[in-house]
Amino acid sequence: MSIPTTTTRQRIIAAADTLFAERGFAATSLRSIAAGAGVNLAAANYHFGTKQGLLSATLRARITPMNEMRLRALDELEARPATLSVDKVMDAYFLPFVSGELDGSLPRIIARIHAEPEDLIRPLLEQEFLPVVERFAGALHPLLPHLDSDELRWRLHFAVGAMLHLLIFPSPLGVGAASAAGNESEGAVTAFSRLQQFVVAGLQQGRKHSPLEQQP
Amino acid sequence: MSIPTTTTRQRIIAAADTLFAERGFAATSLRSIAAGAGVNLAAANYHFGTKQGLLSATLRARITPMNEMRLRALDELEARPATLSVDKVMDAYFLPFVSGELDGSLPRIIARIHAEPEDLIRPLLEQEFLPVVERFAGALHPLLPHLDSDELRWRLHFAVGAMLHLLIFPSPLGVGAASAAGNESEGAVTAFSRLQQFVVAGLQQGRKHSPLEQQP
DNA sequence: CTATAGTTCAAACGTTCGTTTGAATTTGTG
DNA sequence: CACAAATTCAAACGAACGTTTGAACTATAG
Repeated sequence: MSIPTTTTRQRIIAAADTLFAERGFAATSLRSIAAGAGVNLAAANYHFGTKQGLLSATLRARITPMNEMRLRALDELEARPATLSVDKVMDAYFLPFVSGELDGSLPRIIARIHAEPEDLIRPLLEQEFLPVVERFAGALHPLLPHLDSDELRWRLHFAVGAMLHLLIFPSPLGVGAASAAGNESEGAVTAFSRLQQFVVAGLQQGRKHSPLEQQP
Repeated sequence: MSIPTTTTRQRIIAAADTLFAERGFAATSLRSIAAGAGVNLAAANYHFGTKQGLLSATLRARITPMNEMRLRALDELEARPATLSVDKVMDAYFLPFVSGELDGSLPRIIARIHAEPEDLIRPLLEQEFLPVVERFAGALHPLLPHLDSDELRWRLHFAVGAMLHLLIFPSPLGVGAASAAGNESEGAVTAFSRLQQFVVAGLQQGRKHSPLEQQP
């Protein structure tokens, strides 16, 4: 009892990201976080300074391992260059959400921060994700030689958007929830398989971008 | 002075959706809305009952015209069946964001509501968007006969996600903002042109979905 | 004009918020 | 053990929140 299995810091972060994911940043009070973590209200300010500081710490605690998993998967792919493909690279990017290894509230946390007011979150977003995007763009570029650097990044942008939307809405409007009854994570796996095929087709599409002119 | 050009109701909605778009629902106070609209604080509660009621009214006031514009554009396309194509149908879906006709805060409003807590927004979302998705799915189905109904809706789901992401982030990480200096809306037009090509490729992709098996 | 319904207003209600305080307690170190 | 640093705690702070109230004002209709 004198040494709990988790530190106060960790328990606050765990409660915080669950609640941030559920209700958003502004709608989550420090009191509800403290209650959820089973700690005193003042502990949040003691360990993280302000509510904003807690948000930053919470996001980093979730995003960093996620992106490390992605980069590790990409490293392993590139160790066998003969088997490299756009499919596999995108699988590496989607991996954190189908492996089941990470925290369950990760999808919604990731999706939600992309909708928070820019000033709060944009710097952190750029700092955490830009290196990853650059790394994946570098891996995809030899596989998609017909795309210039900007076009590739635009298409990755769209691919990420499709992924984030899937994270918030696990099934489309008008389509019933999970496939096999009860098994929710299997539904997620096939959904990400569909997503992968969709974005790979978009990435590979051959026509060059020509503004103000639709193909006839 | 006795007859203002806009009613109190309209001024409140105008101020509300600007602020909701900028800061989100929970982070926007009725006081800041009243101040922005130049009306008394109590007017919001008088006209809309609660803050939640104001949110619903605000969203409907923006979403309904947007979706009517989409359906009108699709109607006009279908009046000339010979020229129907997946490209043109998706153009009709993206139209509200490239035509410049609607309110400037529309993109962010649309994008943000998709990240709000489900209980608040999901019913309204389904009520407003499901008929539109069904209509567009119906138009696309003859053009994509190799897709069954579910697969088509999944792919539309991803297309919408890519679009929403573009609405929040007008340019990808690592790519400078607008193309031609100053002209921001031209940048939006070419961005949506890129988006259209991306999602059309994803929609048209020919392989059937086969779970747990990547193509060799 | 008078009566009535609709609307605006300043003020206040009780609640909840993020943060601070200072004392109590626990932990680490010699 | 004794001392110091780190951490936890109950309590309180002022500020801001959504909502309500009742009077003042405006428009409409008989």
